[in-house]
Amino acid sequence: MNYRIPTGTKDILPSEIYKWHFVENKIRDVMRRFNYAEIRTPMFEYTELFSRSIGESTDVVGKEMYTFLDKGNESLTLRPEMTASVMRAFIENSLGELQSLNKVYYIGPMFRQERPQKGRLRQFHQFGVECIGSQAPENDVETMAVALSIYEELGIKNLNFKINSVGCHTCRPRYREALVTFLENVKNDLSAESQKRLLTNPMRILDSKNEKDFQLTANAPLMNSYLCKECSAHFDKVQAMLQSMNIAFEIDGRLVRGLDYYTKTAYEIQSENLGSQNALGGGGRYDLLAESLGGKPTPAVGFAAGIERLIIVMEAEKLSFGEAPKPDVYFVVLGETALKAVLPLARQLRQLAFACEIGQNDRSLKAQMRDANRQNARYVVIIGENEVAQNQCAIKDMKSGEQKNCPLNELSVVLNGALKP
RNA sequence: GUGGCUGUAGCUCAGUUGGUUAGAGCGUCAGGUUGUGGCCCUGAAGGCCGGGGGUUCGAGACCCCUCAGUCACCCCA
Repeated sequence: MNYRIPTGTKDILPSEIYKWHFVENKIRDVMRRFNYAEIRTPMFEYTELFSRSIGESTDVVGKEMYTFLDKGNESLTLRPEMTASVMRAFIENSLGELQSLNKVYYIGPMFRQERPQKGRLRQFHQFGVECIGSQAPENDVETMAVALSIYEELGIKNLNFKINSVGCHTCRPRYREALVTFLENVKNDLSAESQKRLLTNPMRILDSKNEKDFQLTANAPLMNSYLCKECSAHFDKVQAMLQSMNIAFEIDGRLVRGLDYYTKTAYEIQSENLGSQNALGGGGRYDLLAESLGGKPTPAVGFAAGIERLIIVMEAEKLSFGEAPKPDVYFVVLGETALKAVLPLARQLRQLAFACEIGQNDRSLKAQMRDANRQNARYVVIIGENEVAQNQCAIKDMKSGEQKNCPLNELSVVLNGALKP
């Protein structure tokens, strides 16, 4: 083996691509019903876009970005997530001027240079939505419903849907102060990591996986008791709307989203079938991002979800990915003369929308039959010297094993009747 | 960046206290049927035992280094 796939990347092979198509189709279908329009942005952006929007202090920016200089000495970065790109496109194309509310979704690869593990790759795929232009809580709830509908319709069970509010620029500083005061008292018993976070991002200590940290912070103050009037009312409405839609949720006062730009609503959808990286998707409101990127102040809410993780969960729950595509007709070809007859015939059938495979002429009939079986072909059409001479073919139903003769010029009619009842 | 585990055929894995020529199942290919798939039977192809060094009369096995995969920490989808 001379060449290897880069660390943390995966080939999606022909034998499993149908799974991807299946979930992608479901995603697009749900997006259509919620009236979200797709947006495609470049896979790389100027580095500054990400460092500004996501936050210099986050791991995503601090150590996980694929950043490089192009030949013009510009610093570019492979997108680690999509919200920044979408916001940039929104501002740059003045989408807010065309309509007051922009609802977009995306689906595609993201890149983060981390150590791979279960459910975490360096190139991975996300889908997500951004609902830009309204601060109304019904939009928060709509994005949640989009994500949950996709999971529900794919048949996923046992999800944990957690919500929280992380406040805004008026109430969060007050809370932060209270939290830091509390944490200072137990500082020396905290893990080394958490002691560092006390300075950089104290709220993250609350969702530390360290057992001791968890116990030490059992009675720590939580954001939701420090929310300002506006944030509190917003959070209440979100909950009431979820209840009205009969969507089960859990309030998790320790839920903190990783990226700097979140305000008010934060949510996460978890599955127990994922191993340590248990988040299937997460989202929240980011009312301040547009402004921080130089646009008009524009409230927005959205989520991002991992497709690899989704597939892991579906496999763990033994859910269906539909059927792998298979040929309607497999031509078994015996000899040069037969091949000459088959080529135009196959062309005609393909134009009529039949999926056709032509067996390898240099292999035996038996080998071609075996191949047709392995490929799950619905019908086999056998054409050899005899058939060509009589302007006929043998058509075999691979399910029943029945075989009969058929004039070449009636083949499409016969197949039409057989395959499209 | 740190730690645990694992690297033998395309895949999943055996391989005894170090001992002749490296094993199985599945898959692939061919034959058993001059032109008929699945089941069955027979056979074949396919291995620098991850790489390098060391110990030894002798290493797939033991030691060291290294690379890769995997899981976990950190963090996140």
